[in-house]
Amino acid sequence: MRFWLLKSEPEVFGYPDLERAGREPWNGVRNYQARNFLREMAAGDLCLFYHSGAKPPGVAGVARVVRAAYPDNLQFDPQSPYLDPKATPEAPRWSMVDVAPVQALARLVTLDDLRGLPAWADSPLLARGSRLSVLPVSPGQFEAALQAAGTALAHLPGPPPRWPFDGLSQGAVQLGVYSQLV
DNA sequence: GCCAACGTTGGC
DNA sequence: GCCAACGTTGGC
Repeated sequence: MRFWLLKSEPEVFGYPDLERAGREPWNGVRNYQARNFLREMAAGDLCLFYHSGAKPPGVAGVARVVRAAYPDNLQFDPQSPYLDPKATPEAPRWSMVDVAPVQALARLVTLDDLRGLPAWADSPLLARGSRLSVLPVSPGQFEAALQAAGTALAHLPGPPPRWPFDGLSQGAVQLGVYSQLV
């Protein structure tokens, strides 16, 4: 299992919107590096749902990938600002995954909070001028973000976790940071 | 293939 | 609202 961070402007689509929707295609990504990360995602991967352009910006919740990458519908939609005239159904250019809500964080983990976490020091998210909207997160970064929020993932299905597991620390396993993919 | 111009992102 | 950083476009 891998971990990711997805950016979204909460005024457009925030974590509460994902909870209401129950499931959402993560479409409209039009950056090749971000697209390539989408294509690396597997069902079951967990994502930090990051609110960008917010006051303050930060991680608001955890989402799960429920469908691996497939062609982004909006690239073919003449009514969409995400239309790509060079894309065809035979040769799609852009991809999306489906995500579902897992749990809201007990409190927002702000950008400033992340800057204070040693595990996050080398994240592209914190790099000056970084605009990447989909980026990988290490198990240690994921765990540190959850701990900063004081959130335990209580509702993940699956068998009891075994230690060591998925690169997470024993503390994270006790918090319930695991997936059904054993 | 270079690079200036432009549009967008996103924190502040 | 500002502006730095970045990606893309398009002329040459």
